[in-house]
Amino acid sequence: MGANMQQPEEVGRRASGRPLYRAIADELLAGIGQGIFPVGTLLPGEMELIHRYQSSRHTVREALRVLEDMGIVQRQRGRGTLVLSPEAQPAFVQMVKSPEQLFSYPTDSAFRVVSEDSVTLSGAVAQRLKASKGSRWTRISGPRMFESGMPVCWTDVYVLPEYATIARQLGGPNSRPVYETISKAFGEEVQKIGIEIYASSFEEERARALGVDVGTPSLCLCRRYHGDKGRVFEISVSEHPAQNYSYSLEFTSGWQSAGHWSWNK
Amino acid sequence: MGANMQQPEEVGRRASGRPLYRAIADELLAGIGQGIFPVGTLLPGEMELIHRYQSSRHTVREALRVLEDMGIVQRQRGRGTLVLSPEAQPAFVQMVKSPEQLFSYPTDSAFRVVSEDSVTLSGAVAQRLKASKGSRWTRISGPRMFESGMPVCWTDVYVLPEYATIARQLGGPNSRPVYETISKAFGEEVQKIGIEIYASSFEEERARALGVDVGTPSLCLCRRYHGDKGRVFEISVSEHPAQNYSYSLEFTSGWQSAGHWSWNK
DNA sequence: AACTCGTATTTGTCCGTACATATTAGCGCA
DNA sequence: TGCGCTAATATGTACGGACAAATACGAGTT
Repeated sequence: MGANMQQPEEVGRRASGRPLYRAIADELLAGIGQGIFPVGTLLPGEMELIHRYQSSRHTVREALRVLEDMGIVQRQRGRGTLVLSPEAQPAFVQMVKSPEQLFSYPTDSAFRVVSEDSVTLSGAVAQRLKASKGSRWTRISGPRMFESGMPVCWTDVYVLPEYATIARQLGGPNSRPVYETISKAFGEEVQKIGIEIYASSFEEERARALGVDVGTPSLCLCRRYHGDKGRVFEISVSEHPAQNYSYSLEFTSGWQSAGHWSWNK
Repeated sequence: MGANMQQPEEVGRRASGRPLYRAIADELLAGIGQGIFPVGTLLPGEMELIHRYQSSRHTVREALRVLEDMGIVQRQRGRGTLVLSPEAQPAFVQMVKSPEQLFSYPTDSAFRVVSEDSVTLSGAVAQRLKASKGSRWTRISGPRMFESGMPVCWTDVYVLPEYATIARQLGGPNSRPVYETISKAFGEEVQKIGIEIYASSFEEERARALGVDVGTPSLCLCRRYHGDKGRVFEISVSEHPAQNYSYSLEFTSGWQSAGHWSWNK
């Protein structure tokens, strides 16, 4: 078959308008879903697929790459194409270039430390922070305000007692996030961040500090920073007046990285 | 140059042991980082890269694919390769196996459709939904309750008028998400989901419907579903009583496609 | 100035080939 | 049986070509 003869039969094969490699990917996908290619087994080799679909290796590889990007198969040189999962693992992945974007604090706002004390968590607070009851933390509290005087939020930062000294480095107009300060000063490497979002309303003390009415709806964000071996080294709780603040996320259709599967290591 | 002559000089060019296409990708990446190819501009075309690196189109395309998988460039037929970001997007990545997990509606809860009407967005509502003022939508509204009778949320679902018929398929104990129903029925492929979270408090009508007090703090989630070419085909707004609901996210330090770039290890 | 249309450019799809490299299976041999 | 080597197999990398399709652009027209 000459290299220039692919068009006529080509058009015939992809009457649907879809690219051929995608059609092959779909058919393989269907086969995996129907159990024709069970999870844990190897897909037919490229050569056999070439025969089966009467196409080129390039096209077949393109189809297999689609499945690989979807996390459905894992390819390995010298071994073959392993079926990992019966169905697509559509992973909606939030792209966050840096943990800072999880805050998106306006840059023209300032955190003011009004108190720093050592606390032992009571049951209710511990449950809210998902920390163990009775554990000891250093709590740094204060409001964050725009330069204009408009309130951004009230923040309680809980850090491990050995990190209490960072309190002196906080505050001011363009201060860095606390986790970053700790990370640089003590060499903690942030491995995971858990965020919990919930609604509440302002109690009297904080309402007065931020200059809003008591009972104003509020949006609370509780962030837990995990360092080495998953140890939580910082928990921060921010309470925002509802009318000033909303939290946005964006998820793009992508696919879970196949590189995460460790079956081969 | 014959097709069988690539090996000798080939080995010479890739003395580092890494594939040629990766070396090209690395060089382009460095160029982007150094501002030689600024963000927002087009990368040199494939043909020029072929000349510059004296390689084949296949190899150049493989290199560009690496950058594309890393989210650094975006390719478009007839236009070129657009530089999106100056650096790798290392990142805190939220793993969500399926869009459903963005909801985490309890399975033992049911959505009940109480109204379905055609609306034209006023300015205020349009701003909240980030939709254009005056655009027309079909709105499907109703409460979601636990089987026990405890309220989960009130939901307003806005869909494009041509998708209005899906209202009949909604409701019931174990109904699927609306976006999924639309996706299957009309072939819409979800490409992006934007979520905005904010706090509010219940107005009288919804408070009565859910059986909570007026003024109860609430957590609102506004989800915008983008389909083909970024067109928004569904917007849903859920209002949850604060005491029953919180929203959790988890971010792990990693990269979007770790398996694709061994260049930095 | 705005609009239409044809052309040039650019990436997408698809075919062919060859050799490199990792893995596995099997064979021979101690 | 157990070890080491070889051959077969599979994917990875890289070269070549051609046509399809979407976009950008400019010439010409309205």
